Amino acid sequence: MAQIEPKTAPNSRIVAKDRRRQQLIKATINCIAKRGIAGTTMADVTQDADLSLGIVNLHFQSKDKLFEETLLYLSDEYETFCANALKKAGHTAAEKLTALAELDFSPKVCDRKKLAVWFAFWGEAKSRPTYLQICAENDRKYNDVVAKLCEDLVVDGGYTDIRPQAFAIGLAALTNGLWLDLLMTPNEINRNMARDISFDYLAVIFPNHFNKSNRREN
Amino acid sequence: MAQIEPKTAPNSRIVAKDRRRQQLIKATINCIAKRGIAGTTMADVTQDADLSLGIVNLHFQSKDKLFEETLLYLSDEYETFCANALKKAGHTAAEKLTALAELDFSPKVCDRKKLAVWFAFWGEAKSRPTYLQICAENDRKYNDVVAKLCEDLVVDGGYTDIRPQAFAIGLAALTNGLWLDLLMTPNEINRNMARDISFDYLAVIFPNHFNKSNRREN
DNA sequence: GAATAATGAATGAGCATTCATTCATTATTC
DNA sequence: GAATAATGAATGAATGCTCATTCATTATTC
Repeated sequence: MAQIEPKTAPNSRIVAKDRRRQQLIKATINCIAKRGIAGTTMADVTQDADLSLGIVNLHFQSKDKLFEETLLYLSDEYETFCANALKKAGHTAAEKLTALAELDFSPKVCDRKKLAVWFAFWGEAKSRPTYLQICAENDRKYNDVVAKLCEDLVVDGGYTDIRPQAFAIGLAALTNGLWLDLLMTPNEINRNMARDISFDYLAVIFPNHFNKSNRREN
Repeated sequence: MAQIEPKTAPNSRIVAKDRRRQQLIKATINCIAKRGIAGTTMADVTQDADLSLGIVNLHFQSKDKLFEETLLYLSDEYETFCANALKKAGHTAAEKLTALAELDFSPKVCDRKKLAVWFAFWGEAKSRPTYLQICAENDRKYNDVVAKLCEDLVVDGGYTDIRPQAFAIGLAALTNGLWLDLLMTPNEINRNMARDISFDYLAVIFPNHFNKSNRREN
């Protein structure tokens, strides 16, 4: 006889499940920032989340999957931040590029906890194809966006000798490198200094669109 | 009664010991590149070195110490490379800066195995004060050298609006970021492209001393 | 033959994962 | 709509495996 109903879970349960998963992912971010990937145990994560030991395996099957989902969560979050920043920004390429650069040194992206987790994953990526693939995809997306904006600036500003792909790679590299400095030597550099260095880079490459900052905030 | 002799080990033994330690450190580099920090075990390292399981504890006391010594080994090696590059280079600041930038994208510094190990340590540094301290010290040394060279260029080229400290931080950041790209997306960027991006950066900042490359090697 | 280096089986701590059980929520029946 | 059944989320003690470290033994060097 036919099944009476396809029987889908009630909405409230689905929402609760998602909340739980996110709660565990946030605990994982805390733990990786505090103890590193090598040092975080299931007990650490579940304690940070104020839940019981078995809960991760219930929601993510394994520690590996939890970590993978954490990396995906961070990737999605960053992508959303970018999309929102671009939406809010003015319609010119220069305004959009400014918005992205500001975002990269804003507190919601550029705090030591999150940076630590990014670098923890990057540090393991060479030996973890799954991480590598996710990170490569993140790179590609960011580069495509920036390269497009660069093309517009080149047309608009009449620049010669600028290769958009190379520029995009360079800007992303500079940003990542500055993040590393913020992570390693927070006493010698802060978000504002890093942002200024980034904008100075834009200014020397696109002098018709950006000015050297000369800001010296602390 | 007096000790018969201060009893120093014969020279050949000291040398042998050092060789063994270096052999184990090199095996550690191989393993971290292949399996990551979280994934390398004592068994992995000793097998890679074709030695017995207990040998690391004999020579380094613990796994932690082995890893720390590995980071110190890489740091010393890089410092030596820099010193040699500076010695070989011509006497002008521009030549010295060129030598350093070439070094950073030369095969002996910039191969994926070593880069993977650097990033593995950077990724764990936030949660490991010892790593953090060593890395911060590396940063400081490099920045001091580059900032000094920048000061000379500023005087020589009559540049205004260049802050040597900020420039040094920016150059190091760009290099580290390009290394990350080489590690993550080796199909989309190679050493030569990375070097060109780096030299283009020098060219836009010190136009009287460096030319835009326009090289497009593969 | 003393001193030192190297081996690898044995040990046990630490940890991911399992699963029987409890508990709260949702569905069904009368 | 009260009573009962079914679902599935959550717990945490128990399990068993992985791995760093130890150390008695063997090999090598001086």
